[in-house]
Amino acid sequence: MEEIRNMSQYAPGGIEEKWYAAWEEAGLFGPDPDLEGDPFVITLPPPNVTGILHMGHCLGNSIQDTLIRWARMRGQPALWIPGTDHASIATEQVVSRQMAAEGIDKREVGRDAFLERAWNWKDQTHGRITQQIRRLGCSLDWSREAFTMDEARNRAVTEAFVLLKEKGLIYRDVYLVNWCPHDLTAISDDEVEYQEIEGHLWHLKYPLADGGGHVTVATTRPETMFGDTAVAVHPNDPERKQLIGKMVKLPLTDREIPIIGDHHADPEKGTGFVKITPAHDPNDFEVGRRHDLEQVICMTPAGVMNEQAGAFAGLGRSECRQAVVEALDKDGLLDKTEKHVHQVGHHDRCGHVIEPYLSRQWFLKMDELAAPAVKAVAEGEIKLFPERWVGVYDNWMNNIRDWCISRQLWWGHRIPVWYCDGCDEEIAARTAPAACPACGGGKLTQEEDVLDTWFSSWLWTFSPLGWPDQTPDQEKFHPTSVLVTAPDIIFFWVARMIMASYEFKAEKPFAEVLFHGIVRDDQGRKMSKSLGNSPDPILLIDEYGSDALRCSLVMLTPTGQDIFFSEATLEVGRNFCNKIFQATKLVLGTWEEAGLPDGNPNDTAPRILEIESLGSADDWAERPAGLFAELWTGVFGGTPPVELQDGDLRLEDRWILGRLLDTVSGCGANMEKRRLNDAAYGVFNFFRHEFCDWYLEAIKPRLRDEQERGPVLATAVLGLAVSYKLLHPVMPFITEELWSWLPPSRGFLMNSSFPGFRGKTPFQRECAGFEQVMEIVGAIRNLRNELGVQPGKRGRAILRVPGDAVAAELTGGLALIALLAKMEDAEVVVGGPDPSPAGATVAGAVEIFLPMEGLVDLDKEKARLNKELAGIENWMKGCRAKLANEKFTANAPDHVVQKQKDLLAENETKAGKLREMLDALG
RNA sequence: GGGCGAAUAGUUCAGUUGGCUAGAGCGCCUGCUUUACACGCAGGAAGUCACAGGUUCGAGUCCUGUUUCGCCCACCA
Repeated sequence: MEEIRNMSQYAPGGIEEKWYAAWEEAGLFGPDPDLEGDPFVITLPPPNVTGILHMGHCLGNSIQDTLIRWARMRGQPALWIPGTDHASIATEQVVSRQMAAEGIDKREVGRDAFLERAWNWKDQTHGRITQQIRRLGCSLDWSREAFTMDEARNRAVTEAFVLLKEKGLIYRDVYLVNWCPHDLTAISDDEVEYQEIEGHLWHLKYPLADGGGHVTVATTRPETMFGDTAVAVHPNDPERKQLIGKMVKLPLTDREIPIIGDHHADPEKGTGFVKITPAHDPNDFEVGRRHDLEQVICMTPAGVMNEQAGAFAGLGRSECRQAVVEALDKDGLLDKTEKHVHQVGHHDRCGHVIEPYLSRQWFLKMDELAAPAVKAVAEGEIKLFPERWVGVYDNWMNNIRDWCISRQLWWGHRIPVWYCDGCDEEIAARTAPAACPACGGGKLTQEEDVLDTWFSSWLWTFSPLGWPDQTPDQEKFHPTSVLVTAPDIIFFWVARMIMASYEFKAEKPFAEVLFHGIVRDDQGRKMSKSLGNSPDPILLIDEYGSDALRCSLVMLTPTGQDIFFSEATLEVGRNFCNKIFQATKLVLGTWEEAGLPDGNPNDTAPRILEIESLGSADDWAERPAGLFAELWTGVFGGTPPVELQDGDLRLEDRWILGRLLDTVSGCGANMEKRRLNDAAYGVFNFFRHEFCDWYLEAIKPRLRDEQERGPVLATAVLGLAVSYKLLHPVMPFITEELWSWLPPSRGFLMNSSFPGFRGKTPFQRECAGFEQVMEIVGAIRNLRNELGVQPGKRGRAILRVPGDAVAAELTGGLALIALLAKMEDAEVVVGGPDPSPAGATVAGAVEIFLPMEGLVDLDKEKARLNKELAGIENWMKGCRAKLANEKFTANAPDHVVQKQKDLLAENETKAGKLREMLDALG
């Protein structure tokens, strides 16, 4: 410790790792079994097990850890469950790519060999991501860690599937799904990302079979014409409806297809004729079903034209597009080509253009599941912050579509359905059935497909607690308290978790959802690998410290708003860490010099500290030293190092105690409101500007005085300790470290009390008094600066007041004023002539004169005072007009009117004094 | 096409139920090796609160419209 104490600047290296290990070893990450009261539970949104930590994780995890640590210190059994996600497609892609780089085709080696490799990869990367999360300081209960594809979670997924299947909510159908020709799997609607593409609209002529001319269809995808099975016009289209029933010759083929009437065709759009390709377009699919059209598939799953395309077979879909257009043009069947901007779906994982593709998939019916989930949010049983997301949620839930849950992948939960070779029976079962229940046949084949990743994550509030088994954890910790996540997965995950919980647990999954912003770069762009604008958080932690990163993220993150991140923002956190460190060094250095006792080793502080229960503001005024000692006991467990008398608590001590309790109160209120940034910012401001800039400066002479330093050290150490407590949820490492330095501290800060205060702030009179000191000091500093007084030149400050009462109020602060304004001394006079020559200014009812022989430039001084006077007069003009307005005095609340009157009086006095000063200058 | 969000100092953002002589960090200017801290201290400059109307005694805040930027949703050929 000695070594750290001697650091000239705070360097977090080593300290952070040390405390994380110490907390873990002490078993502080799990819920404290001795605590009663409502548990506070969060399940960590599981990061991709093969991924690495990014800034988004840092923000979300910092918020969660802040909440968890706060709740833990408040005395609730706090549980934060870690876990990782198998991330089906993402992981399969990575592993396939690795294999491809070695020249291995995954389809050649087969499912089992591929999975073995994937599991190995998972085992390697799992340690990396969890290690990174530890670096952040997250107080997760690692003994309860879960993985979406581990044994227990497998059972949960199977159970969920079978229950839904038995209920008839899961069905299998041949349907047009979003197909990724690159990854060769179906994906859900939500995994499709639409991008605006500048394409073309080709007008193609389809000759009528009877030779009487042609119809012109407009399309963005001519290559799908080989799958056309009709041309549609609107049934009420006056100009075209008479063609319904006729046949057209499909160019480049020998097929004839009918012209049908369907309202899908809009007479106002395109040419009024639409080619219908039921196997390759979602709208056409619907049209095809309505008219019982044949579904002609003209591509392979990989997006290559098949035999339906005749001479074009074997071409890729985009090559074929060019070729078809050229061929039609040659035949005179290309009417025209227009530029056309439209939205094209891409796979959000690999970026390839989605192909609507006809295939047999598994679906989950959603409307029945959605109903209770919509109700829960509408009725406020689950609260969303910020509230505006309720609208987005409702809109999606009310238009919910069935969820395609099967994926043609290997890395995932294999669908627990077996097909009987004998009778085609479909058996959904929790374990592999021995024989077919229908025909008794013993030859059963399991479904090849796996489930969508989100089919395991939607169980995430209860599967980590042991569901479907009846576990004590489930009873105790479900529903969970808060879900913290970014809003971009509100549909993928949040909405589905709500549905799953009501379906399987018949209760809500969490009481509230806290949506935080997305971390962007300093130009507002999303962080992405391809842009290379995503910093590695671990490198940032190495350089700035985890506390700095957490502090900056939490403090600078307005609720739910995206944040623009640049490394400069980390300096705020880092500098603040150093500030706390330096202040501690100053106070403890003096403590050691003074040789104060460390306190009794057996002292134990209460686990919960509600400061208002110690006494009221009046009690504080009456016996401040007694209550101070009680507060000390509440914080440290023992008694103060010296016996304090009421008189030991001076103006500045009482002021800082008042401010401290006010900060405790504001911090708690903001935490309750989930305004984490305000909570952190309030403590930051208190500590930096009030505690360091004013209080520590004010007590320096007393710290050097052997007679006086005992009592003032007690106040300073208490101020440090309470500040650490308030800051600990956001900056766990440095606060734990510095807490351990405080001689009277016992045990870990992490599971000590988080002070609460809901009472009326004590020492209001002293607070006002100190604020007057601050104002006068500010005025003198300003004056000195404007006059260009040498910093080393001290001299006397004369404070002229109108009467004895004001003078009496001031006397107690004179020494402080002289100290803080760097004057030789300060003196109060009642009335009397202007000292001259002197620089002069006004602070409230106090006129301030700095007699400065030869220093004052008369003209400059006059100009300065005139400028100030003009500003005040201008303001007073407006204020008088306002007060003269009867409507204002009649309508505005009394306190507002009174405030205006007070301000006016104050400014009038000040203006009067400024005029007198000007007169005195001649 | 529909919805949501943002617009306040050079910049990044606070500003909660209307009471504001509009704040903070960074940056800028001036001064300071004051025995915790230059990752610091003190002082200062800097704003038509996007625009136009309206409600009100009073609008950064509420209402209507407009502009610009961003995001989400939607099957438009």
